[in-house]
Amino acid sequence: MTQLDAAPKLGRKRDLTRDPEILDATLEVLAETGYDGMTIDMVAARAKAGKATVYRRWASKSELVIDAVACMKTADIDFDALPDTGTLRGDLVAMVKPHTIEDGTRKLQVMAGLVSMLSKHPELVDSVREAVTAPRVRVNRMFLQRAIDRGEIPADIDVDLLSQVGGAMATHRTLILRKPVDRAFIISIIDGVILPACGLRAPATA
Amino acid sequence: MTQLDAAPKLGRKRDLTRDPEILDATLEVLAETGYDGMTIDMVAARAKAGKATVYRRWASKSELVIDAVACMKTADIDFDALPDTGTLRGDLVAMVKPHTIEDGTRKLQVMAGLVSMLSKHPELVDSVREAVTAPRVRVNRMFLQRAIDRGEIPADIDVDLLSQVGGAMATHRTLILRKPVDRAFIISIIDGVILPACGLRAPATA
DNA sequence: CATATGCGGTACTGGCGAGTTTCGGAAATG
DNA sequence: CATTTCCGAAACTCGCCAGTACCGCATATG
Repeated sequence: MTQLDAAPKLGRKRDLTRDPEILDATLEVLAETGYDGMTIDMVAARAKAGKATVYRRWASKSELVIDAVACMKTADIDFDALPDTGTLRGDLVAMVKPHTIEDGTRKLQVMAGLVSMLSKHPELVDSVREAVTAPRVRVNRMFLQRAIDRGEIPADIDVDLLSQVGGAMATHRTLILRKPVDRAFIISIIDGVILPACGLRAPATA
Repeated sequence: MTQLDAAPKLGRKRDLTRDPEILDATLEVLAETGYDGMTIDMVAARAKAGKATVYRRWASKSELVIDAVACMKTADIDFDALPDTGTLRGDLVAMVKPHTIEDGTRKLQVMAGLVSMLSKHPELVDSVREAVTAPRVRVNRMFLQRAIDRGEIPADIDVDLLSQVGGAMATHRTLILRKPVDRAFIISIIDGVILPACGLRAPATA
Protein backbone atom coordinates (compact mmCIF):
# COMPACT_ATOMS: atom_id res chain seq x y z
CA MET A 1 0.00 0.00 0.00
CA THR A 2 2.65 2.52 1.06
CA GLN A 3 4.72 1.70 -2.02
CA LEU A 4 1.88 2.05 -4.53
CA ASP A 5 2.46 5.72 -5.28
CA ALA A 6 6.22 5.57 -4.84
CA ALA A 7 6.52 2.79 -7.44
CA PRO A 8 7.57 4.37 -10.76
CA LYS A 9 5.20 2.92 -13.40
CA LEU A 10 7.69 1.95 -15.99
CA GLY A 11 6.96 0.03 -19.17
CA ARG A 12 3.72 -0.84 -20.91
CA LYS A 13 0.61 -0.62 -18.75
CA ARG A 14 -1.62 -3.58 -18.10
CA ASP A 15 -4.71 -3.59 -20.30
CA LEU A 16 -7.49 -3.58 -17.71
CA THR A 17 -10.18 -4.25 -20.29
CA ARG A 18 -8.88 -7.82 -20.62
CA ASP A 19 -9.86 -8.71 -17.05
CA PRO A 20 -13.63 -8.95 -17.59
CA GLU A 21 -13.10 -10.63 -20.96
CA ILE A 22 -10.99 -13.35 -19.33
CA LEU A 23 -13.49 -13.73 -16.50
CA ASP A 24 -16.34 -14.09 -18.99
CA ALA A 25 -14.40 -16.69 -20.92
CA THR A 26 -13.82 -18.51 -17.65
CA LEU A 27 -17.54 -18.63 -16.92
CA GLU A 28 -18.28 -19.87 -20.43
CA VAL A 29 -15.79 -22.73 -20.24
CA LEU A 30 -16.92 -23.48 -16.71
CA ALA A 31 -20.52 -23.82 -17.85
CA GLU A 32 -19.53 -26.04 -20.78
CA THR A 33 -16.99 -28.39 -19.24
CA GLY A 34 -17.05 -27.97 -15.46
CA TYR A 35 -14.19 -27.07 -13.16
CA ASP A 36 -12.20 -30.29 -13.50
CA GLY A 37 -12.57 -30.43 -17.26
CA MET A 38 -11.61 -26.81 -17.72
CA THR A 39 -8.01 -25.95 -18.64
CA ILE A 40 -6.30 -22.58 -18.57
CA ASP A 41 -5.50 -23.02 -22.25
CA MET A 42 -9.20 -23.27 -23.01
CA VAL A 43 -9.89 -20.04 -21.16
CA ALA A 44 -6.97 -18.23 -22.79
CA ALA A 45 -7.97 -19.41 -26.25
CA ARG A 46 -11.59 -18.39 -25.65
CA ALA A 47 -10.50 -14.93 -24.54
CA LYS A 48 -7.91 -14.71 -27.33
CA ALA A 49 -5.24 -14.19 -24.69
CA GLY A 50 -1.94 -15.82 -23.81
CA LYS A 51 -1.68 -18.16 -20.88
CA ALA A 52 0.95 -15.86 -19.33
CA THR A 53 -1.53 -12.99 -19.41
CA VAL A 54 -3.92 -15.04 -17.33
CA TYR A 55 -1.27 -16.04 -14.81
CA ARG A 56 -0.02 -12.48 -14.55
CA ARG A 57 -3.44 -11.51 -13.13
CA TRP A 58 -4.48 -14.60 -11.15
CA ALA A 59 -2.15 -16.80 -9.16
CA SER A 60 -3.87 -20.10 -9.91
CA LYS A 61 -6.75 -21.78 -11.65
CA SER A 62 -8.84 -21.90 -8.48
CA GLU A 63 -8.35 -18.18 -7.78
CA LEU A 64 -9.39 -17.36 -11.33
CA VAL A 65 -12.59 -19.35 -10.96
CA ILE A 66 -13.36 -17.92 -7.52
CA ASP A 67 -12.96 -14.42 -8.91
CA ALA A 68 -15.09 -15.20 -11.94
CA VAL A 69 -17.92 -16.47 -9.76
CA ALA A 70 -17.69 -13.46 -7.48
CA CYS A 71 -17.96 -11.11 -10.48
CA MET A 72 -20.94 -13.00 -11.90
CA LYS A 73 -23.51 -11.15 -9.83
CA THR A 74 -23.03 -7.94 -11.79
CA ALA A 75 -25.28 -9.02 -14.66
CA ASP A 76 -28.23 -9.40 -12.34
CA ILE A 77 -31.81 -8.39 -11.88
CA ASP A 78 -32.11 -4.65 -11.35
CA PHE A 79 -34.00 -4.34 -8.12
CA ASP A 80 -35.37 -0.94 -9.12
CA ALA A 81 -37.46 -2.23 -12.03
CA LEU A 82 -39.19 -5.16 -10.29
CA PRO A 83 -42.76 -5.85 -11.33
CA ASP A 84 -45.60 -4.80 -9.03
CA THR A 85 -48.77 -6.12 -10.60
CA GLY A 86 -50.98 -6.15 -7.52
CA THR A 87 -51.23 -9.94 -7.23
CA LEU A 88 -48.68 -12.51 -6.11
CA ARG A 89 -49.17 -14.60 -9.22
CA GLY A 90 -48.85 -11.55 -11.42
CA ASP A 91 -45.53 -10.60 -9.81
CA LEU A 92 -44.12 -14.13 -10.01
CA VAL A 93 -45.20 -14.68 -13.61
CA ALA A 94 -43.85 -11.27 -14.62
CA MET A 95 -40.38 -12.49 -13.69
CA VAL A 96 -40.60 -15.33 -16.21
CA LYS A 97 -39.13 -13.47 -19.16
CA PRO A 98 -36.85 -14.96 -21.84
CA HIS A 99 -33.93 -12.83 -20.69
CA THR A 100 -34.37 -13.89 -17.07
CA ILE A 101 -34.67 -17.56 -18.02
CA GLU A 102 -31.58 -17.31 -20.19
CA ASP A 103 -29.56 -15.64 -17.45
CA GLY A 104 -30.77 -18.17 -14.89
CA THR A 105 -29.94 -21.12 -17.13
CA ARG A 106 -26.43 -19.90 -17.60
CA LYS A 107 -25.93 -19.45 -13.87
CA LEU A 108 -27.29 -22.91 -13.19
CA GLN A 109 -24.87 -24.40 -15.69
CA VAL A 110 -21.96 -22.57 -14.09
CA MET A 111 -23.17 -23.86 -10.74
CA ALA A 112 -23.23 -27.41 -12.11
CA GLY A 113 -19.59 -27.02 -13.07
CA LEU A 114 -18.71 -25.80 -9.57
CA VAL A 115 -20.28 -28.54 -7.47
CA SER A 116 -17.10 -30.61 -7.38
CA MET A 117 -15.17 -27.56 -6.18
CA LEU A 118 -17.48 -26.60 -3.33
CA SER A 119 -16.21 -29.28 -0.95
CA LYS A 120 -12.58 -28.21 -1.36
CA HIS A 121 -13.23 -24.44 -1.27
CA PRO A 122 -15.93 -23.68 1.31
CA GLU A 123 -15.60 -19.95 0.69
CA LEU A 124 -17.07 -20.59 -2.76
CA VAL A 125 -20.30 -21.74 -1.16
CA ASP A 126 -20.97 -18.20 -0.01
CA SER A 127 -19.93 -16.70 -3.34
CA VAL A 128 -22.25 -19.01 -5.24
CA ARG A 129 -25.11 -18.31 -2.88
CA GLU A 130 -24.52 -14.58 -3.16
CA ALA A 131 -24.21 -14.61 -6.95
CA VAL A 132 -26.81 -17.19 -7.96
CA THR A 133 -29.16 -18.25 -5.22
CA ALA A 134 -29.63 -15.18 -3.04
CA PRO A 135 -30.88 -12.65 -5.65
CA ARG A 136 -33.81 -14.84 -6.69
CA VAL A 137 -34.62 -15.68 -3.10
CA ARG A 138 -34.67 -11.99 -2.22
CA VAL A 139 -37.06 -11.20 -5.05
CA ASN A 140 -39.40 -14.02 -4.09
CA ARG A 141 -39.29 -12.97 -0.45
CA MET A 142 -40.25 -9.42 -1.41
CA PHE A 143 -43.18 -10.64 -3.52
CA LEU A 144 -44.43 -12.84 -0.70
CA GLN A 145 -44.05 -10.08 1.88
CA ARG A 146 -45.96 -7.64 -0.30
CA ALA A 147 -48.74 -10.20 -0.72
CA ILE A 148 -48.90 -10.61 3.04
CA ASP A 149 -48.94 -6.84 3.57
CA ARG A 150 -51.85 -6.34 1.22
CA GLY A 151 -53.73 -9.23 2.84
CA GLU A 152 -53.69 -11.44 -0.22
CA ILE A 153 -52.17 -14.40 1.61
CA PRO A 154 -51.99 -15.41 5.29
CA ALA A 155 -49.17 -13.93 7.36
CA ASP A 156 -48.11 -17.19 9.00
CA ILE A 157 -46.68 -18.88 5.90
CA ASP A 158 -43.02 -19.91 5.93
CA VAL A 159 -41.67 -17.06 3.79
CA ASP A 160 -38.04 -18.16 3.98
CA LEU A 161 -38.75 -21.68 2.84
CA LEU A 162 -41.24 -20.77 0.12
CA SER A 163 -38.90 -18.23 -1.43
CA GLN A 164 -36.35 -21.02 -1.91
CA VAL A 165 -38.63 -23.59 -3.50
CA GLY A 166 -38.41 -22.28 -7.04
CA GLY A 167 -34.63 -22.09 -7.11
CA ALA A 168 -34.25 -25.49 -5.51
CA MET A 169 -36.48 -27.16 -8.08
CA ALA A 170 -34.77 -25.38 -10.98
CA THR A 171 -31.39 -26.44 -9.62
CA HIS A 172 -32.52 -30.03 -9.24
CA ARG A 173 -33.93 -30.06 -12.77
CA THR A 174 -30.71 -28.69 -14.27
CA LEU A 175 -28.06 -30.53 -12.26
CA ILE A 176 -29.68 -33.94 -11.78
CA LEU A 177 -32.51 -34.36 -14.29
CA ARG A 178 -30.59 -32.46 -17.01
CA LYS A 179 -33.78 -31.08 -18.44
CA PRO A 180 -34.29 -27.47 -19.56
CA VAL A 181 -35.84 -25.00 -17.14
CA ASP A 182 -38.33 -23.45 -19.55
CA ARG A 183 -41.30 -21.17 -19.10
CA ALA A 184 -43.79 -24.03 -18.75
CA PHE A 185 -41.80 -25.60 -15.93
CA ILE A 186 -41.50 -22.36 -13.99
CA ILE A 187 -45.20 -21.62 -14.38
CA SER A 188 -46.02 -25.11 -13.11
CA ILE A 189 -43.92 -24.45 -10.00
CA ILE A 190 -45.78 -21.21 -9.40
CA ASP A 191 -49.24 -22.65 -9.98
CA GLY A 192 -48.62 -26.13 -8.58
CA VAL A 193 -46.53 -25.40 -5.49
CA ILE A 194 -46.02 -21.81 -4.44
CA LEU A 195 -49.52 -20.41 -4.94
CA PRO A 196 -51.31 -23.46 -3.44
CA ALA A 197 -48.92 -23.32 -0.46
CA CYS A 198 -50.12 -19.73 0.04
CA GLY A 199 -53.73 -20.77 -0.13
CA LEU A 200 -54.25 -19.39 -3.64
CA ARG A 201 -55.35 -21.10 -6.84
CA ALA A 202 -54.15 -20.53 -10.39
CA PRO A 203 -56.63 -19.12 -12.92
CA ALA A 204 -58.80 -21.84 -14.42
CA THR A 205 -57.46 -21.17 -17.91
CA ALA A 206 -54.00 -22.31 -16.84
CA MET B 1 -23.21 -67.35 -24.45
CA THR B 2 -22.87 -70.58 -26.46
CA GLN B 3 -19.26 -70.98 -25.32
CA LEU B 4 -19.96 -70.53 -21.64
CA ASP B 5 -20.53 -74.19 -20.86
CA ALA B 6 -17.95 -75.45 -23.35
CA ALA B 7 -15.20 -73.34 -21.75
CA PRO B 8 -13.19 -75.55 -19.39
CA LYS B 9 -12.91 -73.64 -16.12
CA LEU B 10 -9.25 -74.00 -15.40
CA GLY B 11 -7.32 -72.32 -12.62
CA ARG B 12 -8.41 -70.45 -9.52
CA LYS B 13 -11.98 -69.16 -9.64
CA ARG B 14 -12.80 -65.49 -9.34
CA ASP B 15 -13.89 -64.54 -5.84
CA LEU B 16 -17.37 -63.16 -6.49
CA THR B 17 -17.70 -61.82 -2.97
CA ARG B 18 -15.18 -59.09 -3.83
CA ASP B 19 -17.49 -57.48 -6.39
CA PRO B 20 -19.93 -55.88 -3.94
CA GLU B 21 -17.07 -54.95 -1.61
CA ILE B 22 -15.31 -53.09 -4.42
CA LEU B 23 -18.57 -51.42 -5.48
CA ASP B 24 -19.22 -50.30 -1.92
CA ALA B 25 -15.71 -48.90 -1.65
CA THR B 26 -16.34 -47.06 -4.91
CA LEU B 27 -19.47 -45.42 -3.52
CA GLU B 28 -17.64 -44.44 -0.34
CA VAL B 29 -14.77 -42.77 -2.17
CA LEU B 30 -17.24 -41.22 -4.59
CA ALA B 31 -19.18 -39.65 -1.75
CA GLU B 32 -16.01 -38.36 -0.11
CA THR B 33 -14.01 -37.01 -3.04
CA GLY B 34 -16.28 -36.92 -6.09
CA TYR B 35 -15.70 -38.57 -9.45
CA ASP B 36 -12.79 -36.44 -10.62
CA GLY B 37 -11.00 -36.62 -7.30
CA MET B 38 -11.43 -40.34 -7.01
CA THR B 39 -8.58 -42.64 -8.09
CA ILE B 40 -8.65 -46.37 -8.68
CA ASP B 41 -5.89 -46.73 -6.11
CA MET B 42 -8.16 -45.15 -3.49
CA VAL B 43 -10.92 -47.61 -4.28
CA ALA B 44 -8.56 -50.59 -4.28
CA ALA B 45 -6.97 -49.54 -1.00
CA ARG B 46 -10.39 -48.99 0.58
CA ALA B 47 -11.50 -52.46 -0.53
CA LYS B 48 -8.13 -53.98 0.41
CA ALA B 49 -7.80 -55.18 -3.17
CA GLY B 50 -5.21 -54.85 -5.88
CA LYS B 51 -5.68 -52.46 -8.77
CA ALA B 52 -5.42 -55.37 -11.19
CA THR B 53 -8.32 -57.07 -9.44
CA VAL B 54 -10.47 -54.03 -10.13
CA TYR B 55 -9.45 -53.83 -13.79
CA ARG B 56 -10.03 -57.57 -14.24
CA ARG B 57 -13.72 -56.93 -13.47
CA TRP B 58 -14.39 -53.47 -14.93
CA ALA B 59 -12.89 -52.09 -18.11
CA SER B 60 -12.48 -48.49 -16.93
CA LYS B 61 -13.05 -46.06 -14.10
CA SER B 62 -16.26 -44.78 -15.64
CA GLU B 63 -17.72 -48.29 -16.05
CA LEU B 64 -16.89 -49.08 -12.44
CA VAL B 65 -18.71 -45.97 -11.26
CA ILE B 66 -21.70 -46.56 -13.51
CA ASP B 67 -22.01 -50.09 -12.17
CA ALA B 68 -21.65 -48.91 -8.58
CA VAL B 69 -24.45 -46.39 -9.02
CA ALA B 70 -26.70 -48.95 -10.69
CA CYS B 71 -26.19 -51.33 -7.75
CA MET B 72 -26.91 -48.61 -5.19
CA LYS B 73 -30.68 -49.00 -5.29
CA THR B 74 -30.54 -52.35 -3.53
CA ALA B 75 -30.28 -50.84 -0.01
CA ASP B 76 -33.56 -49.06 -0.42
CA ILE B 77 -36.89 -48.53 1.26
CA ASP B 78 -38.87 -51.76 1.47
CA PHE B 79 -42.14 -50.89 -0.18
CA ASP B 80 -43.96 -53.56 1.79
CA ALA B 81 -43.46 -51.89 5.20
CA LEU B 82 -44.49 -48.36 4.32
CA PRO B 83 -46.32 -46.44 7.03
CA ASP B 84 -50.10 -45.98 6.77
CA THR B 85 -51.08 -43.72 9.62
CA GLY B 86 -54.35 -42.45 8.23
CA THR B 87 -53.20 -38.86 7.66
CA LEU B 88 -50.89 -37.39 5.04
CA ARG B 89 -48.75 -35.67 7.65
CA GLY B 90 -48.53 -38.85 9.68
CA ASP B 91 -47.31 -40.82 6.67
CA LEU B 92 -44.76 -38.20 5.63
CA VAL B 93 -43.39 -37.71 9.15
CA ALA B 94 -43.19 -41.45 9.70
CA MET B 95 -40.65 -41.61 6.87
CA VAL B 96 -38.32 -39.26 8.76
CA LYS B 97 -36.37 -41.90 10.66
CA PRO B 98 -32.64 -41.77 11.47
CA HIS B 99 -31.93 -44.71 9.18
CA THR B 100 -33.80 -43.15 6.28
CA ILE B 101 -32.06 -39.80 6.77
CA GLU B 102 -28.67 -41.51 6.93
CA ASP B 103 -29.33 -43.50 3.78
CA GLY B 104 -30.61 -40.42 1.99
CA THR B 105 -27.64 -38.31 3.04
CA ARG B 106 -25.22 -40.88 1.70
CA LYS B 107 -27.05 -41.05 -1.62
CA LEU B 108 -27.07 -37.27 -1.89
CA GLN B 109 -23.34 -37.15 -1.29
CA VAL B 110 -22.75 -39.77 -3.97
CA MET B 111 -24.95 -37.71 -6.26
CA ALA B 112 -22.87 -34.62 -5.52
CA GLY B 113 -19.79 -36.49 -6.65
CA LEU B 114 -21.50 -37.54 -9.87
CA VAL B 115 -22.72 -34.16 -11.13
CA SER B 116 -19.59 -33.50 -13.18
CA MET B 117 -20.00 -36.90 -14.84
CA LEU B 118 -23.64 -36.54 -15.86
CA SER B 119 -22.93 -34.31 -18.84
CA LYS B 120 -20.44 -36.76 -20.33
CA HIS B 121 -22.44 -39.91 -19.59
CA PRO B 122 -26.13 -39.24 -20.20
CA GLU B 123 -27.02 -42.85 -19.41
CA LEU B 124 -26.00 -42.11 -15.82
CA VAL B 125 -28.83 -39.60 -15.55
CA ASP B 126 -31.34 -42.44 -15.72
CA SER B 127 -29.36 -44.61 -13.32
CA VAL B 128 -29.15 -41.83 -10.76
CA ARG B 129 -32.82 -41.06 -11.09
CA GLU B 130 -33.72 -44.72 -10.73
CA ALA B 131 -31.41 -45.27 -7.74
CA VAL B 132 -31.78 -42.03 -5.81
CA THR B 133 -34.60 -39.79 -6.97
CA ALA B 134 -37.33 -42.14 -8.13
CA PRO B 135 -37.85 -44.26 -4.98
CA ARG B 136 -38.59 -41.24 -2.80
CA VAL B 137 -40.80 -39.71 -5.45
CA ARG B 138 -42.78 -42.94 -5.70
CA VAL B 139 -43.34 -43.05 -1.96
CA ASN B 140 -44.48 -39.45 -1.84
CA ARG B 141 -46.79 -40.00 -4.80
CA MET B 142 -48.36 -42.96 -3.05
CA PHE B 143 -48.94 -40.95 0.14
CA LEU B 144 -50.53 -38.11 -1.81
CA GLN B 145 -52.72 -40.47 -3.81
CA ARG B 146 -53.93 -42.19 -0.67
CA ALA B 147 -54.75 -38.82 0.87
CA ILE B 148 -56.75 -37.91 -2.23
CA ASP B 149 -58.56 -41.25 -2.21
CA ARG B 150 -59.63 -40.84 1.39
CA GLY B 151 -60.78 -37.27 0.69
CA GLU B 152 -58.21 -35.66 2.97
CA ILE B 153 -56.89 -33.33 0.25
CA PRO B 154 -58.36 -32.04 -3.02
CA ALA B 155 -57.97 -34.25 -6.09
CA ASP B 156 -56.78 -31.52 -8.44
CA ILE B 157 -53.37 -30.91 -6.84
CA ASP B 158 -50.24 -31.44 -8.96
CA VAL B 159 -49.22 -34.81 -7.55
CA ASP B 160 -46.19 -35.23 -9.82
CA LEU B 161 -44.71 -31.89 -8.89
CA LEU B 162 -45.47 -32.07 -5.18
CA SER B 163 -43.89 -35.50 -4.86
CA GLN B 164 -40.63 -34.02 -6.16
CA VAL B 165 -40.44 -30.97 -3.93
CA GLY B 166 -38.89 -32.68 -0.93
CA GLY B 167 -36.13 -34.36 -2.89
CA ALA B 168 -35.35 -31.21 -4.84
CA MET B 169 -34.95 -29.12 -1.70
CA ALA B 170 -32.83 -31.76 0.00
CA THR B 171 -30.63 -31.98 -3.08
CA HIS B 172 -30.25 -28.22 -3.23
CA ARG B 173 -29.38 -28.07 0.46
CA THR B 174 -26.72 -30.77 0.14
CA LEU B 175 -25.12 -29.89 -3.19
CA ILE B 176 -25.22 -26.09 -3.11
CA LEU B 177 -25.80 -24.90 0.44
CA ARG B 178 -23.66 -27.72 1.90
CA LYS B 179 -25.82 -27.88 4.99
CA PRO B 180 -27.01 -31.11 6.63
CA VAL B 181 -30.45 -32.43 5.76
CA ASP B 182 -31.60 -33.16 9.30
CA ARG B 183 -34.93 -34.01 10.81
CA ALA B 184 -35.86 -30.38 11.51
CA PHE B 185 -35.28 -29.40 7.89
CA ILE B 186 -37.37 -32.24 6.51
CA ILE B 187 -40.20 -31.48 8.93
CA SER B 188 -40.13 -27.84 7.88
CA ILE B 189 -40.51 -28.88 4.23
CA ILE B 190 -43.48 -31.03 5.15
CA ASP B 191 -45.17 -28.41 7.32
CA GLY B 192 -44.08 -25.34 5.37
CA VAL B 193 -44.49 -26.44 1.77
CA ILE B 194 -46.11 -29.78 1.06
CA LEU B 195 -48.99 -29.72 3.54
CA PRO B 196 -49.94 -26.06 2.88
CA ALA B 197 -49.82 -26.76 -0.86
CA CYS B 198 -52.40 -29.50 -0.22
CA GLY B 199 -54.58 -27.13 1.77
CA LEU B 200 -53.62 -28.63 5.12
CA ARG B 201 -52.04 -27.05 8.21
CA ALA B 202 -49.47 -28.47 10.58
CA PRO B 203 -50.50 -29.07 14.20
CA ALA B 204 -50.13 -25.94 16.31
CA THR B 205 -47.55 -27.57 18.57
CA ALA B 206 -45.13 -27.84 15.66
C1' DC C 1 16.58 6.12 -28.07
C1' DA C 2 17.34 3.13 -23.79
C1' DT C 3 14.80 0.76 -20.49
C1' DA C 4 11.08 -1.71 -18.54
C1' DT C 5 6.82 -3.96 -18.67
C1' DG C 6 2.58 -6.08 -20.98
C1' DC C 7 0.97 -8.57 -24.92
C1' DG C 8 -0.08 -13.23 -27.70
C1' DG C 9 2.18 -17.50 -28.65
C1' DT C 10 4.94 -21.47 -27.95
C1' DA C 11 8.00 -24.60 -25.71
C1' DC C 12 9.22 -26.59 -21.51
C1' DT C 13 9.01 -28.92 -16.65
C1' DG C 14 7.03 -31.63 -13.11
C1' DG C 15 3.54 -34.20 -10.97
C1' DC C 16 -0.42 -36.99 -11.06
C1' DG C 17 -3.32 -40.68 -12.39
C1' DA C 18 -5.46 -44.20 -15.82
C1' DG C 19 -4.35 -48.31 -17.35
C1' DT C 20 -0.74 -52.31 -17.96
C1' DT C 21 2.58 -55.48 -16.56
C1' DT C 22 5.07 -58.24 -13.41
C1' DC C 23 5.86 -60.99 -9.22
C1' DG C 24 5.32 -64.33 -5.49
C1' DG C 25 1.80 -66.92 -3.79
C1' DA C 26 -2.88 -69.21 -3.42
C1' DA C 27 -6.57 -72.09 -5.15
C1' DA C 28 -8.62 -74.91 -8.62
C1' DT C 29 -8.22 -78.69 -12.33
C1' DG C 30 -6.54 -83.11 -14.03
C1' DC D 1 2.52 -82.51 -9.12
C1' DA D 2 1.99 -79.60 -13.50
C1' DT D 3 -0.87 -76.11 -15.32
C1' DT D 4 -3.84 -72.36 -15.27
C1' DT D 5 -6.08 -68.47 -13.39
C1' DC D 6 -6.90 -65.67 -9.54
C1' DC D 7 -5.11 -62.75 -5.68
C1' DG D 8 -2.64 -58.35 -3.44
C1' DA D 9 1.14 -55.51 -4.23
C1' DA D 10 4.28 -52.80 -6.57
C1' DA D 11 6.64 -51.05 -10.61
C1' DC D 12 6.03 -49.17 -14.97
C1' DT D 13 4.31 -46.41 -19.32
C1' DC D 14 2.01 -42.73 -21.17
C1' DG D 15 -0.75 -38.64 -21.77
C1' DC D 16 -2.63 -34.58 -19.74
C1' DC D 17 -2.40 -30.25 -17.54
C1' DA D 18 -0.94 -26.53 -13.98
C1' DG D 19 2.43 -23.55 -13.85
C1' DT D 20 6.93 -21.37 -15.80
C1' DA D 21 10.14 -19.51 -19.14
C1' DC D 22 11.10 -17.47 -23.21
C1' DC D 23 10.35 -15.10 -27.87
C1' DG D 24 9.25 -11.17 -30.79
C1' DC D 25 6.57 -7.29 -30.66
C1' DA D 26 3.84 -3.34 -28.68
C1' DT D 27 3.60 0.41 -25.53
C1' DA D 28 4.84 3.15 -21.79
C1' DT D 29 8.59 6.33 -19.17
C1' DG D 30 12.57 9.56 -19.10
